Amino acid sequence: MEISAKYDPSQTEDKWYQYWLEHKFFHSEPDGREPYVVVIPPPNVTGVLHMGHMMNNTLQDVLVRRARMLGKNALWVPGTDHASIATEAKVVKKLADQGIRKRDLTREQFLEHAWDWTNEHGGIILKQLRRLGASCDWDRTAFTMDAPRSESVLRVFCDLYEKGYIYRGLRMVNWDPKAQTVLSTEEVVYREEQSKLYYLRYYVADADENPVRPTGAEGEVLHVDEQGRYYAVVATTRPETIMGDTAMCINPKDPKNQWLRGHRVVVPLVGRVIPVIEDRYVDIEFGTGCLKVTPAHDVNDYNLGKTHKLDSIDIFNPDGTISDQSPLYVGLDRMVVRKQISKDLTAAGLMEKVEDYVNKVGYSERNADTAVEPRLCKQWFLSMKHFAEIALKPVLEGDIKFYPEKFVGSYRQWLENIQDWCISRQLWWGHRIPAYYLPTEEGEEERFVVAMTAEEALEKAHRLAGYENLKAEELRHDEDALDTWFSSWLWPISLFDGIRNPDNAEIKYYYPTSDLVTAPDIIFFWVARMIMAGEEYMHDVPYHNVYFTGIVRDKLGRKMSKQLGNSPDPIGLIEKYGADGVRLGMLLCTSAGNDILFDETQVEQGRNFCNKIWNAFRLVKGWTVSDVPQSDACRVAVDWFSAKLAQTAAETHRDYENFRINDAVMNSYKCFWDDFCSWYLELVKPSFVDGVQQPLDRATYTATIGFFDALLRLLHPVMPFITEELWHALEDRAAGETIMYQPIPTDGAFDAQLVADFATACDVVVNVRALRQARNIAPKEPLKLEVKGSFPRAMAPVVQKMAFVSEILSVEAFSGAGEVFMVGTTEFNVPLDGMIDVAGEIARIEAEIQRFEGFLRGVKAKLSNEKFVANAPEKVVETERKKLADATTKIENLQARLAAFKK
RNA sequence: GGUCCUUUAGCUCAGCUGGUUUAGAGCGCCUGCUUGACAGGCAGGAGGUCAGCAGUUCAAAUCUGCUAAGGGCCACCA
Repeated sequence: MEISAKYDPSQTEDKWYQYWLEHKFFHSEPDGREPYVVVIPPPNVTGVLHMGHMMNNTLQDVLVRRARMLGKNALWVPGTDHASIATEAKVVKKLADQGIRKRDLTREQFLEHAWDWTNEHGGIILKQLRRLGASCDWDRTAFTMDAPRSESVLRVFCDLYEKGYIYRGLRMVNWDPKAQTVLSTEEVVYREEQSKLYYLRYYVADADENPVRPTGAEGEVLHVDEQGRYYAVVATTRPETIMGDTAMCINPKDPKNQWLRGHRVVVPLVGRVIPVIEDRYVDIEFGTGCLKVTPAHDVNDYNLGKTHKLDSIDIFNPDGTISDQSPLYVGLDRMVVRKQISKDLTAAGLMEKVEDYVNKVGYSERNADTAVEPRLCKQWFLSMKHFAEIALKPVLEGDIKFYPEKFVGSYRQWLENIQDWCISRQLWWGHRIPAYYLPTEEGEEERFVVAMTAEEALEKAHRLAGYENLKAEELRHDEDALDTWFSSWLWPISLFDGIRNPDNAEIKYYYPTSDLVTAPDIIFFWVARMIMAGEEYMHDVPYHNVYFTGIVRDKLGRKMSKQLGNSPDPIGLIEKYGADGVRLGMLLCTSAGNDILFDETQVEQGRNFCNKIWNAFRLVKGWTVSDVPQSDACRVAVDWFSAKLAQTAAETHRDYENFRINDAVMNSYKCFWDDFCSWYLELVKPSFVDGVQQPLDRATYTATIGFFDALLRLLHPVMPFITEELWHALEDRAAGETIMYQPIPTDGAFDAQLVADFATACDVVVNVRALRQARNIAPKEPLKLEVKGSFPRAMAPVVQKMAFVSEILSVEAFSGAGEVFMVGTTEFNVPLDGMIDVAGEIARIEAEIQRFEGFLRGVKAKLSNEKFVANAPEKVVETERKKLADATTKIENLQARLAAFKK
């Protein structure tokens, strides 16, 4: 059968993936083997695959496939995340496109739309992962909002409430006016922005709002206008919040503002009279040293407000427009008002000046175009002190290892300065908070019960004094949903039903999981919190190793983004280059924690490698075998390659164990391409005589098939499709067999001397080849080789075949003129009658001598240093002595040749 | 502001506990190659005072300090 000269992935990928699925090769059940478990970082249920997922999931698949081949019971659990904010936003937008407003829908109606959307778009990303070859146990596909996971979340909420870790509190929180929900501090990202610093006039007033005429003292800075009225100047980046001002604050130690002490000032435009308060919080150096205090809209101002018992005026509606609490601009958006009020202040003569200013503005991590607003509201919190303590220990003590280790530092820093976690969100798409409010009297503090169901809540309520006869409909279920991460943090436990059923066989077998592969940007959101949940509910770590990938960037180092259009379509790449090619290309440019600069040429390299493997297979399959005796070249080649393969297997095994995955991949890549193809196959390849290919002996053929088999196994975790295809094509396989469950080579024992001798022979070959090229001697013109000095004779067939050398003679002295080169201290001569460029040779030799003499000087300097000889370990001194002897020999050789030429 | 990291060939990066013939790889580049596997290939080659300075040491790309450039994370400076 004719085999195509090019590997065509489309002929193999789908076929084998179906085969794997049909035979349930990805499925795992607890058994007597050692488990190896990875849980997928669940992608957003309605998301689509991007390069980051490709990277991340390729790595996971490599780890899982390798574990399987090491004989472990490997399980990779897939699933998706409901991603409450992101998904709800998408649904809201889709409805808006249809002319439906969320607020016109009931919660139930909205959720119906959301589930429709989820069912329609959900899981596309998991389908895409199959194209990549991901060996997930699809039978176990989970969703953070499916029934078992949802129940687990509610149970944990109730439990943590019972334990006293969950509380409800009025706090200054981060409000996203677009999504109209609070966010946790972790969900706010700060961006530096070019903005303005506005200097506003706050006229000084007495109780009757009449102008005050203070007396200035030394160092005081008094502002006075044309009418002789005194005013203070306040610098602010947010003039639109002045309607919420309830005080002005100065530092009591600020000499230039002493004159304001005890006075009152008038809020510009608004006309409200507010007190001047004093607090050391105010930075004397900043602006004018006068701070406007808006307790409802700034965390620091809120704290000042508490200390100084100020009023708080909330001038914003939840959507970021001005509320009716403000006397001005009611209904306008805060950003519109900022522009307008600036004009109005200027027109009213209340704007002292405007300066350019760079400051940091918080945005929702999920929504880059709407600034987060600090807002005072009542929310649910998880008290974090206890969790920080239990999560820090395993990482510091090494029960969990981070790759790279540097992330331990930021992990620690975050935990040591942790804030309570705001876990409620004003969203419908998510796990509804299992709290039920009891009817209370006007002005009375809110009362609630926390329970798994409304029925249970009612029972609990009946046990409370005064609520014995409460009716079900009088209980008001909390409207809010939980933060998405409040379900993700249970993932390694809830996937095995460990919350509801802590003693079940699966959780006992699969927990703790083995390795986690994830991006460093969710170290706090997810990695840390899983450790907390694991310690709290399983009293054990959730995983032992965390491998942090970098961010995939383009080759210029820019983040991949839709706007830049620099993000390739992963499925398009797979179609163009094949999944194996894409996988290899990605892996070659990875190292833990470093960003990945993605370049399509890397994927091309992956594709080319597939082609190389494919063609090596074509070569081997094209051979005829007969009972001819094994040639010396073949025997040496087989012995050498089995050693080389063992060495590579040991090295890649070690690299994988240390999560040096790119090194492991590169090592196997080079073993196949350089060692196997360029040296081994070329060495054993039968020649053509009169256009007829000679047969190969059986021993070499069998060994070659064995090597090929081993190499395919070595490469399988990286390139699952082509290796499965060729493994089946290599030999007859029984029905239902797969390379997936063959052992991956890990052997360590090999003959190091043999490998070194072969390397010497290769060195000789390279020299002869270079000489041919330099002298324009055809590759097939046989040459003689003379050797003066030691040379591993067993390697003679290698040199003969690979360098096309007819004979290798050991000599005392070289015969006549020729080209001489050295490998180690051994000299080799290729006799070349009448082809020697004497002047050129002399120049070359002299340059060589100079180089070695320079080297020798360094070595001699070391050895003549008494301290070196006295202090350095004997082994090191010995090496230096050997260097000295070798270099001396080399120089002597060169000088002898030089003398011969000059004769 | 605090803290952590990075700087080695044109590019991306190894170099693990200081010592192994005066630094390695992949890609790119240059030169040569049309007939039995593969031009998505083969063979050969060029290219680096290891960011700078100072120190520790018998010995520094490797350890320490400072400087410079770049990056990450954290933090309430209006």
